[in-house]
Amino acid sequence: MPELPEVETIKNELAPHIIGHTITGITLFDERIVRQPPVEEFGSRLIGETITEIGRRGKYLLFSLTSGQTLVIHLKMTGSLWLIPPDRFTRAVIHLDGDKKIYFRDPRKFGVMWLVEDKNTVTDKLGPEPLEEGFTAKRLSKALARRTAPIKALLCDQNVIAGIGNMYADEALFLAKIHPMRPGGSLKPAEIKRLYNAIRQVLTAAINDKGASVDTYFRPDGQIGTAHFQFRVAHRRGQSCPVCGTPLQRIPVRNRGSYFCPKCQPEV
DNA sequence: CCCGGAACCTGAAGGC
DNA sequence: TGCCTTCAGGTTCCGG
Repeated sequence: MPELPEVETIKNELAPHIIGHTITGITLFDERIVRQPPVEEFGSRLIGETITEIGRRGKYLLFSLTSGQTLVIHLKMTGSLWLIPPDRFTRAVIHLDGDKKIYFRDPRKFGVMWLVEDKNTVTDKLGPEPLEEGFTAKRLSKALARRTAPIKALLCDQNVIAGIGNMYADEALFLAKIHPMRPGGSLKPAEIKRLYNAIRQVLTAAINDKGASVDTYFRPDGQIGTAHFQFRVAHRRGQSCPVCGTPLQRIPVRNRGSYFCPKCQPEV
């Protein structure tokens, strides 16, 4: 699942290949992949545009274009962007000059694209970027204050913090020794500080490992990332806690599988 | 505003 | 072997 480290890796590895290149055509194998504007306008407004910059906000990829428009891509659960032809799950192709292509692969068809005049119309509700300076333990504390929802759900809420999903929420909560069902507002200052540090540590390490290929995440050259080999609890069904050896538990939180150590992350 | 659950989607995996 | 059910989860929508 592409979360912040995966999207960041895709951005970094795509950039040197496509910045400065001009879009010459768009192929859509399923028009539902375009959320905005109407699909008839999408291609014509993109053709002739040159990609000047690639950014990331949360899990959104932002392709800046010469006209000032932004092509926004969200890979959702199973999307990936390839510089080489993938397989039958290609849902769209962005053709560039010099015979380059960006293939949008997405088995489950959740991924979407927008072409907008102002990228903020898509990303303005997102919470802070966890790896930027504006994100502080104090800000995390304020975001969690008086919230009764499980901390796991709040970490995955893009309006609270941008970019964290199921995998890295589990990893951060394990490092911080916090039970996923704890109400957000019940965390003590020391716990918030631990959680803050854990979030930054987990995301930074995963970026260094080029993301986690637990399911359908691939890098633009088709390679996998290796961050999942460092996972302590996430997706480790049936395995034991790497710290104390207790069998890991899996419980649903907001209908999402959540892995944790019942001994290292006690309920109270 | 806050919270929780359903819906979207389809391949993979497991049960019988 | 093959059919059927369940699981996976980011985001959005909806009801309370």
